[in-house]
Amino acid sequence: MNKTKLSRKEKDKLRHREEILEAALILFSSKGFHTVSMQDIASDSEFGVGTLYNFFESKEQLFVELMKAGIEKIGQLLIPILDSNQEEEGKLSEFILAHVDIIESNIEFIKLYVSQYGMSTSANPMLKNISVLKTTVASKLESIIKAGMRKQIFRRVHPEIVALSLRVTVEAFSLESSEHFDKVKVKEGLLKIENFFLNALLKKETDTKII
Amino acid sequence: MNKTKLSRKEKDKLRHREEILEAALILFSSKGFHTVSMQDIASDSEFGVGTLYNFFESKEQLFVELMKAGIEKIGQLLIPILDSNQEEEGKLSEFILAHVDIIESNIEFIKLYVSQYGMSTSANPMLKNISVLKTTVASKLESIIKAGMRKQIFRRVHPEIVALSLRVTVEAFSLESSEHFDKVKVKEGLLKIENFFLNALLKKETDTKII
DNA sequence: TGATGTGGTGAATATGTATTCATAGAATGA
DNA sequence: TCATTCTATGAATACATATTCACCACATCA
Repeated sequence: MNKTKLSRKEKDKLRHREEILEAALILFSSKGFHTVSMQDIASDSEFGVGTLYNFFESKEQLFVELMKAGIEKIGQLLIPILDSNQEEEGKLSEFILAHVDIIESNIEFIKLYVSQYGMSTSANPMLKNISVLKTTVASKLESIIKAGMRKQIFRRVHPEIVALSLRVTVEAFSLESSEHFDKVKVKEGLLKIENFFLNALLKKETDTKII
Repeated sequence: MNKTKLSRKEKDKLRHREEILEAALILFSSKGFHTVSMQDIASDSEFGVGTLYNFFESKEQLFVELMKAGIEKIGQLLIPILDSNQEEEGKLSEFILAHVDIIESNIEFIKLYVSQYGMSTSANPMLKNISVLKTTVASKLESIIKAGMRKQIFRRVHPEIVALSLRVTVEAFSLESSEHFDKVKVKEGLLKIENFFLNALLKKETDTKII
C-alpha cells in the first residue's frame, strides 16, 4: 500500500467504475435518462445490478457523476482559452475552433451535454453542472466582446446578444455534428462559423471563402 | 343533430378534450414527459383517468397531439412570413419580430417546443413534428439569404451557417424569455437580434442603438 | 489452515404507473 | 316509463424497474 501509487485492487476498482460510467454514457446519450434502466447499464458493463450500487448511490447520482466528469473536461478546454491574454479576435477564434477536438474526443458525451442544453436547466438539479458552465461561458464571451469594442477592434454591437448567438450556434452545430462525426466537415463548418462571427464583429472585412 | 353545427353534447366533448390537453400542456411543459403521470393529468383536468383514454389512445398519443397542435400554430405564423414576397431584409426582420407574439400567446407551449429542440429529434418519433418544422424553417431561411446575396443586398456569407445561427439564436432567446415573460424585454431582445443579423448581412451599415 | 475483509451478485422487494374494464349515471327517444 | 346509448369513472391489473440484502468467491494474512 502506497500513498502515491494504487494497489492492483484499487486500480481494478477504479477501472470497474470507469467501465460502468462508460456503458452508462453510451446508453444515456442515445436513449435518455428515463428510458435506460439500471439493468441495462449492468448488462452492458457486464456487472451485476448490485455492483452498480457499490459505486453509486442511485441512478440519479450515477447520471450526475457522468455529467460532472464530462463538463469538467470541456470546461478545462474552453475556459483557459477564454481567459488567455491574447487579443479578443484570437480568443473567439480559438474558442470556436476548439470545438473540433471537443467534439472528436467526446462524441458520446457531447450528445448528452448539448442535448440537455435546451432543457430547463434552472429547474432540474441534475443539470446544475451544465447550467454553471453555460453561464460561465456566456459571461466570458460577453466580456471578451465588450473588451474588443472598448479597444475599437470590434464594431458596436449588443454584446449579450452576440455572446448568446455565438454560444448557441456552436452548440447547435456540435450537436448536429456529433450525430455523424466527420472531422473534415466539422472543421469546415466551424471555420464558417468563425468567419461569420468575425466578419460581423470586426471593423475591417475579412475574406469569406465560399467553400 | 346538424351537419354544420354541433350538438351541445358534441361541443361538451370537444371542450373536455381541450381541457385535458390544456392541463397536460402545463404539466408536460413544466415537468417533462416522463415525470408526469396520467393520474396527474386526470387530477388537474378534473376527470377520471379512464376518461383520458376515451379521448386519447395512450399517454404518448396525447403528447403527440399536443405537439401537433402547437407546432401547427407556430408554423402557420412563421411559414407565411418566410414565403411572402417582400424583400429579403423585410422577411428576416418580420421572422424575428414575429416571435414576440409567438412567445406571448404560447408561453406554455414554447417551453415544451423549444425545450425539445436539443433532443435527438431524428430518433424520437414523438418529436417528428418539431423536426419537420425545424427543417422547413432552416431551409426557407437559407433560401432567403441566398436570394439576398444574389440580389447583392446581402454580403457574401455562408447561407447555411447564417440560417442555422439565426434560427437557434431566436430559439434560445425564446426559451429564455418564456421562463419569465416580459413583453417589453422580449421585444427589446428580438430587436437586438434583428439588428445584429441585419448588420452582419446587409452591405450598408444600419444603426446599432445600444439600449 | 482458518479468519477476515472486499468486491461482486441477482433474486426478492417495494413502488410507481400506464392501461383496462365492468359499472354508474345521465340523456335521448320510443 | 323503459330501453338504449353515450360518457365518465376509478379500482383492479399488469408490468416495469429502482433499490436492497443475504450470500458467494476470492484474496490476504495471522
